[in-house]
Amino acid sequence: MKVANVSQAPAVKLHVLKDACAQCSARELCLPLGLTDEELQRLDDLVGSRQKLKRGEHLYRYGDHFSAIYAIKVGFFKTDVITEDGRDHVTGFQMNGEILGMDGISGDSYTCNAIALEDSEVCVIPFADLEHLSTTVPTLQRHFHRVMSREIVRDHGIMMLLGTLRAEERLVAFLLNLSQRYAARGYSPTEFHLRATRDEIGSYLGLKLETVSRALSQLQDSGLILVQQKYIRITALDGLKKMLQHAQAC
Amino acid sequence: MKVANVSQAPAVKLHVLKDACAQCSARELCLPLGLTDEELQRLDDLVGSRQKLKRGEHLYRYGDHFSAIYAIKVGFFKTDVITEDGRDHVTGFQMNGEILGMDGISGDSYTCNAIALEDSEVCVIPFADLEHLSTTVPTLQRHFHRVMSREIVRDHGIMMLLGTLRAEERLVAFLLNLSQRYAARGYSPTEFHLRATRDEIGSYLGLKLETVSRALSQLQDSGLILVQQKYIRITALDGLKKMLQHAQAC
DNA sequence: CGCAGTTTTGATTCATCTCAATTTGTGTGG
DNA sequence: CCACACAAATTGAGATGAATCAAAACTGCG
Repeated sequence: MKVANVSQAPAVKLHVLKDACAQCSARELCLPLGLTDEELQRLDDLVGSRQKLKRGEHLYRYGDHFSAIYAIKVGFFKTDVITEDGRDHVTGFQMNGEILGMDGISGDSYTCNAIALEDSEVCVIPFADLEHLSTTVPTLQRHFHRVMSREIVRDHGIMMLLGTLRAEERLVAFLLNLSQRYAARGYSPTEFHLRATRDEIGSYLGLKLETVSRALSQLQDSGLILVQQKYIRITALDGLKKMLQHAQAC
Repeated sequence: MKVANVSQAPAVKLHVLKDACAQCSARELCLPLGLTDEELQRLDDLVGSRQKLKRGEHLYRYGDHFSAIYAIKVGFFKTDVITEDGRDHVTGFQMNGEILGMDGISGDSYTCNAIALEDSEVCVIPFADLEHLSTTVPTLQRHFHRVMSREIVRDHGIMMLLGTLRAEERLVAFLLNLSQRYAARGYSPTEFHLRATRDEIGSYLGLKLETVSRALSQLQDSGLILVQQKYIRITALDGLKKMLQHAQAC
């Protein structure tokens, strides 16, 4: 069931513009980085619509026809892939200012599911338009390439994590990554709510949910963090970082 | 009438053109897919040079300034990332017709090492030129985006593998992947040489080299494959595929 | 031919999974 | 607003798959 809560219409453009790219709080993290006002304006025009999603709703599903990428304005998503035999694996968590849907470019259909983990809003960026516009706005083209490349680099980091770290270390890496991303958005780097369940985190980290729970308890017992369900408070950021430095060194 | 008239090309170009994109055996897999002859010619001009590497040599290293991506003409590579404390992790194996270096786009320097596992040759594609050319050749732009996207999708597959499969299943997935890629290049899908050591394969799959060796032996004992050091012969392709279907189902 | 690096194989240990029971939290409807 | 049902999280005990440690066999190269 695809949600089509799409704000639309040329006639309504004016008030749409009001919270469009030019003023979006995510603009430093999203596509438009470094554009001139005029270029930004053209990007505004490009972004066809906004779309709101309630918690649990799919932004797109595996196999859906690809025609757009999405910039998250507000909210939190997960992407996962599912195999024939029903196993699934979370490939990432995305937050505001990040781009979703680039997996769909290669085969004209999405290769994973994107699901909102809280009420969210995204900008719909028709991909054909983006490609077209980027032929005349070099800055945009370059930035888009960087965004895609960053996704590749990030995935390499996760592969590394999955391939070489032990359970507790994976959790630490995960928490530090969230911390850093929240910090980049002006939120507290030491205090946040996990939007994902233990099961989803486990899937992402290649662990069972019980192992995630145990690892969190261990970190709490070590005095590094404070856990209250989904609420996390990092009480020793340096301590966490040290855990990754010395990982496996011993 | 595939190749642009050679007699029109500048004198120096002649010998370069001979093994350039227009006639490269990798052209279907590389960037130029679907270009017109004239566009292909312009891509030929774009590819600044070829570069040969002996086994064990680095194509680029972590931290090197990024200015080009590379199309593998012949050979076999691995990419790996290394952490401060010395652990390393193989993030991929690349063969002819595939692109290396896209990890460098995001930060203007490469984020991993690319190392030839056999004597190899690559085409150097200056990235600024590629971006520039792709503004006037939409087919090229689109194809490049597909190539990057495919890399992302592939990485998701590996994350899935690392997160959900057991040792033997990972090996099977790895062998099937190689098989399929060799098949796509017109080589035998059931008979090939591993270019990587057990240690490198293990790093890629998140396993220790002993485990890789054991898993290979097990698969051989099951009559699915034949192993002689680096030489692999798949004797029951369907059997291997079934192993992945039923993975974890039981 | 011999040496170094690679691979195979075995015995043991250890981390994570699995199974299971309990607690805590959340949302719904009376 | 409370009670109930259901989902999520914690914790424990035992099973298991992969890591580790160790030794032997094989390969290729000088």
